Amino acid sequence: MKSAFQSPKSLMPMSPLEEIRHSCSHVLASAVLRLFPDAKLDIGPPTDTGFYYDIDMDKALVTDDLERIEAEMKKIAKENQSFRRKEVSREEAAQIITERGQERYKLGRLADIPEGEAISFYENGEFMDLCAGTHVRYSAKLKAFKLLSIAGAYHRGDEKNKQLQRIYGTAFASKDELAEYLEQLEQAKARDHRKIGKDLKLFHIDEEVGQGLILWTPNGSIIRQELQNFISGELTKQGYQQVFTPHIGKLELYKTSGHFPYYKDSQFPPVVEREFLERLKGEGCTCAELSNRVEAVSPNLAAAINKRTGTETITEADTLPQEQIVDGFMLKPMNCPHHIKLFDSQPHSYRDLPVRLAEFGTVYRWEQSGELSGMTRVRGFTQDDAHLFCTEEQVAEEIIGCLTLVKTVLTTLGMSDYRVRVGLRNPDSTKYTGDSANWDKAEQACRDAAQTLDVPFTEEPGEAAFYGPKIDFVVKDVIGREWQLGTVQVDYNLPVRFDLTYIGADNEKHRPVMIHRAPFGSMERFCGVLIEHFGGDFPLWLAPEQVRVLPISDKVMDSAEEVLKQLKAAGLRAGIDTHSDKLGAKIRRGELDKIPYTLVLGAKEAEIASVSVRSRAKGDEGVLKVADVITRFQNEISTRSLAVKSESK
RNA sequence: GCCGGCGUAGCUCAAUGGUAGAGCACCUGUUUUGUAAACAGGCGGUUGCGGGUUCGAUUCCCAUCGCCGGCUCCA
Repeated sequence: MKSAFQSPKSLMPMSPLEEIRHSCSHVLASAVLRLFPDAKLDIGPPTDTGFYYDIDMDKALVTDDLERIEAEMKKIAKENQSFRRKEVSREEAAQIITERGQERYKLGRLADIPEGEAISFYENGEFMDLCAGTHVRYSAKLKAFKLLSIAGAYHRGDEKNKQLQRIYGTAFASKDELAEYLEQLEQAKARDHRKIGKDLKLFHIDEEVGQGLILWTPNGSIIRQELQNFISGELTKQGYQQVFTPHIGKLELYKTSGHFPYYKDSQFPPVVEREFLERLKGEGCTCAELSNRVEAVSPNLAAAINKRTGTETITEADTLPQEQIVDGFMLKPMNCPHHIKLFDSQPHSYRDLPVRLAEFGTVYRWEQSGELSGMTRVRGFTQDDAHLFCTEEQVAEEIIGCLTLVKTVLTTLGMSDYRVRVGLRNPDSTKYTGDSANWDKAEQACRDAAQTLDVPFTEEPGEAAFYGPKIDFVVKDVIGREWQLGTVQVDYNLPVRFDLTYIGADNEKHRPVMIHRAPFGSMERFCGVLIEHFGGDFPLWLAPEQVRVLPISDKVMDSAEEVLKQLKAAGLRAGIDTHSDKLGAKIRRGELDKIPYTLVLGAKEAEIASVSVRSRAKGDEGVLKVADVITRFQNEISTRSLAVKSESK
């Protein structure tokens, strides 16, 4: 959470809309204090889409309270209070805060203001709040606002702190704009992949199978399979080799890679052999002991890793004697250790590099239950993963190759609304593995590669993986949440931890550099975002049912079945509507099912081996020979044309 | 995991402290249809699951599972 006081930008005047929203949050706070005088205020900034205020009070707010608070806000707006700025000394500020009984959070916020910076309050009516500003002059300017929701939010964004009640609202300069925004929110709901996924039967999540575990229906599987075929073709062109590896691996593998210690809380619990458990039971082993013995590293492994990394990566406290270690298996949280083992199963010459191992690899992560969401945040997902093993000199070119691949994917699908993030390490954190010289090299390589992208990017400290920096492609879903899709990560560290080598031209052993990359990221998340991107109107090559024959009456049913046969023989995913309905009803059904093309067939078309083509995008396109229609569709598919994407997008 | 809300038929939603209802979908029949909904009938629910209060609970209470919005997290 950024305090309004921490950012130097906040000293600049706000935009008119920000002023309105910021003022609304003050009016919100004043309304809350009128209704609940004991409320303790934290902060209330404007946001991209509105404003909020974080408030601490004993009573849990409910939706009905929002109406009361909003009514009180409207009263305050009508009172036409003026917003007045008042600059004070630090001591006076503390005094004002204390007099108003708001010391619980506001004194801390006051302490955040750097020495030498102005300390100001804004006063409207009986309300007064520590605030850098700026605000509208009169509360009557606030005539289009609405409270939207209540949520919990930790004080200062830290889950160790108390959770406050956050009231979200939105505000605009005019009622029309507000209404338009609310309408947009409604429309966004209609594009939500969870709704479309249900309507078009693309995927299913079943309570009994488990939360966050996607069951791909036949329809959804077609889309996924087409995407995989597409990317597989690109991989072949770019010199990748496809591999398959199992869904589990031994715990020790992940102790070596570092995944287990770094992310043990976000992994499915280890699988320990039944016989082992029986024996431990016989020994009277407690859960706590078992847990320690599962997590501990053997002295041999610790020594090996520490030797490779040249530092005390694994401390003595993390080890237990070999005979006490309980090994087991883990559902793989990443594919890299398996690919590393494949790479390392053979000696490599510098002439072999780069080695590019690709796999649609399914991984499992124990995401917190409250974080799960449709297909975009799940507990089991398949990455279109690959690991490149290359020489130091090849790194730059290989990263660029990966970025090109990501761009190809996004361009093919018409996805242009993304941002690029270069994730760097957070200098204050200790979660990273490896030495800082390698990190510097890797970070610079990412920056340089991002430069070549021709797309604006931001550098964000703290967004790196624990083993290396990365370049992420980030998109927003319909409700404005950001998701990382494609990613390219440079890794100097896992080759060290696994002691990977290749023989160089000098006949000496050298350390390869690894690049992790996934253009889609995860098939699940990507498909979720893709469903929303197309609003369910998939281009022909992706549509589960590409074309549907609509016989006008039962009299032409035989001819319709014949056309269907021809379409299927041509490799098209075709269906037929045999309902005893009028044409209008069949067309409507086709539209609701978002079929790219429907082929109307009546007596006159049947006579001349033709159909009347209706496209989802353009409607009636006239009568064409069946053979010509097939050629047209095949062409549209092979070029992965976006032509039938609905024009409203 | 935390805060708040929600859970009724395949889907969208009604209703009530007294044995649950509509539209769509599905099935059957009639209709044989020309570019976004023909008509009629039928099938369909232990109201998420488990307790409690009550003569009686789908409704009230508790617990649990799941979903939604947000927070935290995200290799």
